[in-house]
Amino acid sequence: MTYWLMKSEPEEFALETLARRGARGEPWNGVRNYQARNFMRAMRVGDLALFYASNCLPPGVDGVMRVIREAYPDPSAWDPASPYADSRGTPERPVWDQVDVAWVATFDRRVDLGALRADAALADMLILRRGNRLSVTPVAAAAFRRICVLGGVGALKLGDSGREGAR
DNA sequence: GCCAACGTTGGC
DNA sequence: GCCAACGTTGGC
Repeated sequence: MTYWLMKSEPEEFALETLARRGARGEPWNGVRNYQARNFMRAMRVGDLALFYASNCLPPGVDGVMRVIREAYPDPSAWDPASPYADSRGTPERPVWDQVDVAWVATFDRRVDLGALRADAALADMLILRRGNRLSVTPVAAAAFRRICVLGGVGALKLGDSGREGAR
């Protein structure tokens, strides 16, 4: 299993909204960066991802999601009404992908950027690199677990939260 | 709102 | 293929 971090502006889409979707989950659409897209293509059903709230005060990790459907074309790319419309992608030749994610856990409180930076065990996180702007990044297993602990969600609770993804 | 850092575009 | 200009991201 691989662990991930995915950014969202909570005014656009908050973890709370994902929680209300329940098992149906939600497509993670609008990714328009090749590197981020390629990370999404590497995601497998059952992978866990941190939900990172960006462009808000304070930015930070709100909880955990699970990948419930692997990468498939993102139709918002060829929807002229979508803010993510991008002429590079067409239904015949899709360029951009989305995955479906479902809510797993919401932290007791947001693990904010300051807390992430203050923790030596997290120093290698891509998100903490200067100038980092990637909206989808892999996260080391140890860092993932550490952030869950900081958020008050232990491994047990994660394991209990739903069908554990086969691997 | 500012601005540094980055990815993308497009002229050459 | 270089690289300057531009648009976007996202913390502050």
